[in-house]
Amino acid sequence: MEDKLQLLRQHFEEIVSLTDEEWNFVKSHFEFKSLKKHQFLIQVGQPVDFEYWIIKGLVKAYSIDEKGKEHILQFAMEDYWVSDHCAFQHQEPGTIFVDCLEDSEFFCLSLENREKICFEVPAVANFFRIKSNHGYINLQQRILSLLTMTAESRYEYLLNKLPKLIQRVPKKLIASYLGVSRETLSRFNS
Amino acid sequence: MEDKLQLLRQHFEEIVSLTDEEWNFVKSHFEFKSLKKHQFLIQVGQPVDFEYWIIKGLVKAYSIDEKGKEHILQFAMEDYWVSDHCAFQHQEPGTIFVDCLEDSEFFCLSLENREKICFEVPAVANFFRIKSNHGYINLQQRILSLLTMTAESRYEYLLNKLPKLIQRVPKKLIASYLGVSRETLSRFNS
DNA sequence: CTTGAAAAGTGATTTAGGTCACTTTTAGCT
DNA sequence: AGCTAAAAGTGACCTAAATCACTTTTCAAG
Repeated sequence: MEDKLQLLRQHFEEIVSLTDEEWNFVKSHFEFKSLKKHQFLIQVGQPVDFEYWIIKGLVKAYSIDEKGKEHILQFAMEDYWVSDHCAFQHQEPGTIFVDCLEDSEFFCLSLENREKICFEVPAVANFFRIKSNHGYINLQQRILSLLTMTAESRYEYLLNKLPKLIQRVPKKLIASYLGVSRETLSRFNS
Repeated sequence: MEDKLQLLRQHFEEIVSLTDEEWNFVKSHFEFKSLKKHQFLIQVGQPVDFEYWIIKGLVKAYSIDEKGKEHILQFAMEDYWVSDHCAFQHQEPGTIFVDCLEDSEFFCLSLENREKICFEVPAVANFFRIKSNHGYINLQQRILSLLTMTAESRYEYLLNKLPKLIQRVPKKLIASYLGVSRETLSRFNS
């Protein structure tokens, strides 16, 4: 477990510095969790008690519309954070599903603990501030891509940006992430 | 000016508490700026020296595609923050335009000053962390709406969520925000 | 008030992408 | 290795929304 916590520490220290003392305080606020492929991290209607840092594995966050169609909000793998941020923040029942596309391991942080370490250790507040800012920027770019680009160029763009992801994820899920039908995506390669 | 700074302080104190001493330190890092309708706050290719808190007025943030079509990333009015966050964060030339739909006033915060007050005053780091988190949640919901809803229901949703905005902004801009053509939007009301 | 420009509405046509139905390929399991 | 199920590919057809061209309405500035 220490080696896994060490990865998390490195993740923090890519952005801010922590003393050993601070880190020992911080790390005590995380819980470990491990799930197999197809198991759920978050489900619609269930409490969302944590946000998750992914030690290893791959998950998808998605919602299901009235017609039963899946719409993928996010893929998240090693070194990513994932949750139903909205439900988590407001401590409300989940509004999306998150499940594992591969066997995965997580460090779990509750809202209470997050606020605790943020207000206790300013560097942690800055860490999450900067992380959250990067996330915001990424989402803005995704919105722009949805507004300005055709389905095909969004696909090319993703191929460039996250080539690794494409290899780990079935194309029908990529299609659902891009907002395009499986069949249409399949006609792009050609 | 003091009354305007007081509004900004209230904006911070909706989320975190600041001592008078902290506030005096924080406020000294903002600059005031005033623009008329149609003037630009940010332009593609120009340096993005600040992020802006809007004291009063209304702006649109948008990009222009190869065909000259405008795609609106965000409307921002009183009490909102706006910038080209991506360019600002990386201190690169602007990638979007931001201009005023009404005469507007801003408090401007440079990257250097933002980092300074965040690392000097932990409450400020927490303020921006929490704000940024809210922003992230909003963008996630917008992405979901783009993936799951038809143009028409996105419009109805916006009518509900920001009725004030619709009254202040020409419909063709609303169309461009929703990712739909002006003509199509015009056929919805009926 | 008047007038010119921007905004909004509307019909006709086109098109990107969706849907449906079916086949082929690939990948896990025992 | 063999079998099942999921994934991917493909053709035919359909539809929501884009585009183009034009008219009507609204609004702001002299």
